[in-house]
Amino acid sequence: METHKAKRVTLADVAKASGMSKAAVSLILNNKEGARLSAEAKERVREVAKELGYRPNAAAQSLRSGKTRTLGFISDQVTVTRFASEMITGILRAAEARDHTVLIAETFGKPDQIAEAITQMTDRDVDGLILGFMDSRQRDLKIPHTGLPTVLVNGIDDSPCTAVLPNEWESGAKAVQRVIESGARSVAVIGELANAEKDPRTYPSISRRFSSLRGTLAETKLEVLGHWVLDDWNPTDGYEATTQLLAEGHSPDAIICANDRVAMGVFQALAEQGLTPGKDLSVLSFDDEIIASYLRPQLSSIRLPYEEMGSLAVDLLLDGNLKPGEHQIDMPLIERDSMMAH
Amino acid sequence: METHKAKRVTLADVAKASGMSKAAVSLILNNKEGARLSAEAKERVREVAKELGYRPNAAAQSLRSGKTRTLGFISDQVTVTRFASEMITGILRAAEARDHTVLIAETFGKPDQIAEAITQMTDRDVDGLILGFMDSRQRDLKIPHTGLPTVLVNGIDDSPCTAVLPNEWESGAKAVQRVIESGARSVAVIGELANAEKDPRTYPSISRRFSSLRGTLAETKLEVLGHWVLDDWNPTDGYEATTQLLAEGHSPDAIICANDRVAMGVFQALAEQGLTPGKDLSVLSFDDEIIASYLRPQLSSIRLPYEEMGSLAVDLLLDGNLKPGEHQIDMPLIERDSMMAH
DNA sequence: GTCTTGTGCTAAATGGATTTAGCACTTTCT
DNA sequence: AGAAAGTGCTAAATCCATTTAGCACAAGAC
Repeated sequence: METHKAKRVTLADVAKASGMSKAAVSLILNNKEGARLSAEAKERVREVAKELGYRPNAAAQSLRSGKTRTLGFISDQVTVTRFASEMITGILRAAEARDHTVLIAETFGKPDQIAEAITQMTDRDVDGLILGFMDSRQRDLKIPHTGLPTVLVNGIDDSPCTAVLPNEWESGAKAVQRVIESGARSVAVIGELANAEKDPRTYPSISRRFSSLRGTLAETKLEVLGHWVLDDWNPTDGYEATTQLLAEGHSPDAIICANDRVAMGVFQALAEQGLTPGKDLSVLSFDDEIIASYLRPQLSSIRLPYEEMGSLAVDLLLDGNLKPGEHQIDMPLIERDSMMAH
Repeated sequence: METHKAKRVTLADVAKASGMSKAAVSLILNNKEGARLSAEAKERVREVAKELGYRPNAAAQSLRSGKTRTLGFISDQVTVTRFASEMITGILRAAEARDHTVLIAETFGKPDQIAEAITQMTDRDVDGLILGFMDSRQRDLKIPHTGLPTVLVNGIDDSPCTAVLPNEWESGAKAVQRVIESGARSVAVIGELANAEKDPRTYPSISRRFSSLRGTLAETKLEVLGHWVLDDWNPTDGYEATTQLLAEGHSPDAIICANDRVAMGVFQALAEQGLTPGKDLSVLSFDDEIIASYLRPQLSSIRLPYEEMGSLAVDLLLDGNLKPGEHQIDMPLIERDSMMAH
């Protein structure tokens, strides 16, 4: 079946085999409305094209049209969390649905590599650019101005641009709401970052999460037993904060954790005191990383909707819907077993 | 500074501005050895090119050369684990070092989408293809035969092909060796998959890990207290197996876990019995997922070297080093706190 | 002074698809 | 019958970089 020299079938081949001109074949295969061609010719050409397995040469098409049907995705770190993966998934899903492919590059966490990555993308003439930031502490994006349609995901910039962000304003309110529904009267909040509020541009997601939490909490009758500011959000931090909280004699009905890693440490500390989340008290967290479902009991968490954010970015790009501004995506509460039923 | 209509600078523009022909400019900018051109002309052209910010049009280059300097990466699931992310990182690092970009596609776990993804890639005329399998249970790859240079990562196929795999033969031996060094006299193994050995093609990595473990163990004086076959490798499975093991009155000096998720469950069960890994007994695991460092104490684990695997795949592809066969990459033991010192 | 060799450079072809202008022919209108 | 309108199709230009064949001139050889 294989020909000796595997040469690709071109438009010219189809033209020759069907006895038509290249122009006619192109017109037909692209379903051009204006073209006047006989039904018979159309059928024949389509048949021959299929038979020969004709596929247009993408390079030739882009050269002519200036379009590549390719989107560029640049991320600051693909490695560490589930987030980048989910964002890629969302991007891939949306792009595929609209017959586009995705070129990726990464800055490996070094801000000065953004320019280099963007050059790669403009060299390949992508039709649009998605800049994804996993590390919400990134500052000074220094996004070089390209003429390209660009969407920022999970980041903001000084220059006016289109951005997709999780709806953190709502997430804090949602958490408090759920805590109240659990019947709690007292609550501890573990994990606010020390400098988040000072520099909201650097921590857009985080600072909103806590502004919202704090604001909503103030309007309720809940007793706030502790509001722990941490330098970092690792299990150890959650463990130590909780251990100290309990050692001070507090016994909150609910604990709200900054993220799932903190929650993991909280679980460990609670376990040491014989306390079981979902039975003796409620624990609620943010992010919904994979570990949320690994914990025992499984952790209820307000999810960072990275996949949806990726998809939306693609849609905005391809719809040319790029007015500067923010698009916020709802953060769903994933119910598991760490909240009291009430 | 910006021109009104942002039109890209072409070779012709550089030629006109420098008073040379397109041919000369091309020759100069590509450092063609054979070309006889005055040093003065070379300098002038390069200067003008830089000044104008000339960047070659990739589409035109590929059209002419048939090369795209682009690699395709198709993965079966990017979402779930850290593995795909690390593989992408490895691929990106190696590709960037050799001035290539990477196009990604995903099958979303559906094997029949491989063909579609490959079509996307051949349409874009990638220079090589990397097929990455995260889900080691994938069977019946049904890789359509393309003329493209292809490397399989973490998967094997019936047809002869170039594959990159973790060195699981060695990993089992390494684990046993480490357990012996910890001074253990008895060991439990938790987590062999029920059907792995029956279908090594479906579980290449896994079946080797356990063949090796079992073989090495048989040659030692270690007492094997339990060898738990599980249907799945989640924390719950590890928890239940361990609880049962202890309930039966065993008290192993060491536990080898199939992966880190199992180890997490093992930790939970041990904690309930007041047993601390690294102090009362040794726990060793495989994969080195992110949770390994979240556990308390931190888990020692034999790492799946996905980043290196990705890099190697790129190098093989670009070196044209594609003899059918397997390339195995060493799995390093990441020492943390869960093993006894001896 | 012709012949060779060398030097510096360019015209033109090439790759594959798209699109515009327009040719040749038939049908309809007056 | 002659003009106008309609139908089916194609030639050629275009996008941009690369590469081959070869032109025009200068310097050295005999």
